Amino acid sequence: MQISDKQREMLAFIENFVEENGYPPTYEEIRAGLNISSKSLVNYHLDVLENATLLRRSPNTPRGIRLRPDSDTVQVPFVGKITAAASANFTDADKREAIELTCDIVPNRANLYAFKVEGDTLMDALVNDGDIVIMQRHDRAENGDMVAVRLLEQNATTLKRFYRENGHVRLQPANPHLSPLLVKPEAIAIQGKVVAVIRQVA
Amino acid sequence: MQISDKQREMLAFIENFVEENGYPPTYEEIRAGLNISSKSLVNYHLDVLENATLLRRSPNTPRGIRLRPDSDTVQVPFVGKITAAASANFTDADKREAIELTCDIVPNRANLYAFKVEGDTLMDALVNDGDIVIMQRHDRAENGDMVAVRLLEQNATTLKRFYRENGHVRLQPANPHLSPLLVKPEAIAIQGKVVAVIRQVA
DNA sequence: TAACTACCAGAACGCACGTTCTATTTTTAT
DNA sequence: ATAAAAATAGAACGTGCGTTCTGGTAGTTA
Repeated sequence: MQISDKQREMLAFIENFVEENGYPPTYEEIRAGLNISSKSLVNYHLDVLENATLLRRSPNTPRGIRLRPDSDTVQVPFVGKITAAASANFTDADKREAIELTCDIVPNRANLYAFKVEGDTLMDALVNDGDIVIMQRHDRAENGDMVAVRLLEQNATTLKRFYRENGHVRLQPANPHLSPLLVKPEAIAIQGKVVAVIRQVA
Repeated sequence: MQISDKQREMLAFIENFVEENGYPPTYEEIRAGLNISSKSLVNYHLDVLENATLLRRSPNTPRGIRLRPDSDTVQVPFVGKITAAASANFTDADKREAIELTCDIVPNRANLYAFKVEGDTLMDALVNDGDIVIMQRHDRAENGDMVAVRLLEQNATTLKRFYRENGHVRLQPANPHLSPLLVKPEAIAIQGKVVAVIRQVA
């Protein structure tokens, strides 16, 4: 289904109106706002938009236009601290609830969780004490992914770029001045992919 | 101004209704939804709520209830890149529009702007190429503030913590392993305070 | 007791606003 | 060129829904 420029403009006007006023516009308000000459023309364009499922209308109800809920924000739960001993404990004893993020920051919203970083053990990944790391659960990592890796022997977690090479795994720090770490595949456990890092400066 | 349980319940119902339908309820719908016996009673309670500035109504407009906009998200405009020559150019030639952020990330929303970092000149501040720095315009910096500082002689910008000491200014890197920079007050220009750093990992 | 306030009922009024109908113009396709 | 489809105009109809008025009751204070 194609929609015309006028219809796209109308959709934008309605979005804007709702944002501004808290309730949708009437046909007459749309008409005046877009310099359209007749109400029935507004109705005509709304028919098209509704047909294209870009909005829905409740019949016989003033201001009964409902826009498609446009993916606004995501609640990302905190699951603990990244320096916690053993496996990163998903039993959120000190549940700090969740952080709300826009899709400008996290594109796809599935399987997200957040870590609060404590200490400066992740400084080589340019991650500081207090930073928030947004992660996405994944069963396996692709080459080039930035992942949270648990080094089993040292019982420590780092953030590195992941490269599977012949016989071993190369963990590359974000800081290009530092040299990579070569480890055996059995010596590590992938915690998830790093989606974003957020630092709030006091 | 006190509000009763019924009124609080009514407010919650309206919020829910808007969330659900995309437009506010009519008096009749509120009446039915809360098992209230008459429309005028709904009007009575809405009078109270409006008087308490918990909502506003547009007169003579069906569904003309607008709830107080509960701090959701902020649009933070991009104003260029932080490695740009001369003063950080606020003439946004390559306007990348804006980034939308929740208040979980930026507490107060006034005078915010965003930089995209290019290059690795800010590595000592644990800021990488591609990171987004959220800033707040300020006329002057307080001791301990993380600020974007323009070093006039070197024509470069860095992110440091700002300390005014007797006769000079101490600029302290975020990375505690690095040593501070001592400069004359005239040799620098404060660009603004750093509010947050956001890194999106590909 | 009176008086005042918060809360409640119901009905009537009348404008706001969605709907529908008819008719004309412009654009696109063949 | 001709037909079909998309877009435009205007007006009339009828109902959805805010508003207002005139009543009422229960609890609180003096």
